[in-house]
Amino acid sequence: MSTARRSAPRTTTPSPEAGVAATAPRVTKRGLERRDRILEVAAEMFLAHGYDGVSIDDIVKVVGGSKTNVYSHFGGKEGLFAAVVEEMCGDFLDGLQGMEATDPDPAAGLRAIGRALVAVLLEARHVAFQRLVIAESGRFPAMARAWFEAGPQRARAVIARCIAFHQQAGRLRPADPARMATRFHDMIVTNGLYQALLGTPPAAQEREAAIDEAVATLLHGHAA
Amino acid sequence: MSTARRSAPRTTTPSPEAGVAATAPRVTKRGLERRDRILEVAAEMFLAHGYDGVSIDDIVKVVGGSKTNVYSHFGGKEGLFAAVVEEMCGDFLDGLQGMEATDPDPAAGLRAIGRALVAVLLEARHVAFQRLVIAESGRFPAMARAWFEAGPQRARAVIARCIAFHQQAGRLRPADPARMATRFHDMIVTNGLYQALLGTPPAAQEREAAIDEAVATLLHGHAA
DNA sequence: AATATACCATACCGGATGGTATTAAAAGAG
DNA sequence: CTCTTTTAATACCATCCGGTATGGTATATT
Repeated sequence: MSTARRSAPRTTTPSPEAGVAATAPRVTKRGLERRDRILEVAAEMFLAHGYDGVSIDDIVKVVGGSKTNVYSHFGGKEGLFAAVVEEMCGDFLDGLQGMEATDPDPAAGLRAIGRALVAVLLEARHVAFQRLVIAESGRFPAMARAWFEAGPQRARAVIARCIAFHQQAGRLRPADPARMATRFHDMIVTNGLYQALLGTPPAAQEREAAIDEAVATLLHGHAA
Repeated sequence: MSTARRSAPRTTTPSPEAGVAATAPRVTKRGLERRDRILEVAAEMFLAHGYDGVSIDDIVKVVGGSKTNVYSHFGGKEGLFAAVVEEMCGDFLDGLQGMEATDPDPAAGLRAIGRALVAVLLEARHVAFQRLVIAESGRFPAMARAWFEAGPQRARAVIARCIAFHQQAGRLRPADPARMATRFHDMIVTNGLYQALLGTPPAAQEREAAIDEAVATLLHGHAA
């Protein structure tokens, strides 16, 4: 089912008398360190080789320690994978969150957000993450949903705030900022991400040009 | 490796004296039918369960016949997969190819192309195909490249032709039609495809709205 | 110090996988 | 009809996988 995310990871001892909460698992510093190290290694290996491309034994071989420990922390391979993705989801866009639109020129603000966003999304690590999430979106639908909210949707929210700011200042025509943000986000991100997924990420110059075009299109269109 | 795509599929008999082309494989009607049937079944199963989710035995169990035959036709699992994807690449956009822009209103032409394109790309079969290609783009880079050319690039070319037509009529400002087509294509396709990959494809009304917005943005922008 | 728990190392299990070998039946070519 | 090649059926191989069992060690709480 893959939905038992936080419920009962410690499956080794089924708790003698089920009824008295059965001794909460002991949390120690070493234990958390071990857990984090497993997550860390598993993340790198899943990113590099995909879900089916990595076995638990592969991970244990690198982490050290024993297989039992992986199972007691995460319940199994699916639990480990879910934990890995959950932790990575938020990491990429953290730097974007604080961006405020203060420049009176809408083009400048949109360009700044666009540059920051594209720079992060085209990092090799994020490209691998994107591939992983899409690849397993069928097997782990909840995970895919969570990624979408923590990734594209959050980026779009930042853009939407910028758009709303300029609308209130009368520099953009009134319209749903969230929907406008979606169009802008997609113009900026999609092609570069495709290229990167294919192994040929766009050069810096091409990235800039694409952002400039998207800004110009969003603001002025191409009608004669 | 995985580059010996068309070279030597018939690997069973290594040909006694390597020098006289060693009896070209006999091509019969039944043989081709068998081959096509394998491709057909393999395509459906790969789409449904992914590359690692389907074993050769699974495929043989459905197709009938024997494993040996799969290996003599395709050389192995990777060869079979490559053949499957290669054949599917072109199928989706065939209906789009002939679209000609004759309407004097640019918005009408772009909307028509957009509707046709989105309708195809959001079909469950294409969504599964997209997921499959992205998932295996790391393991099969050449396949991913071929998909990109036969898919997004071809769709963009159709859009670009429409744009160029209206530019020459003076209804759109001069600019690189291919690059404009990329922005428009990405605005139209990306979000809907994401939603579909997550299992919640957009309703018809939402699809229409997104296309209309993209057309309006491309033509007029949102500046006050 | 004693006890409970987390961790380590390793062996093991049932099952599945890609791929090969062998032998027999079917079908095309002359 | 005969000979050659393709297809079928099946058994087989080596390997790997997720997961469990076991038995012993480190660590933290009491």
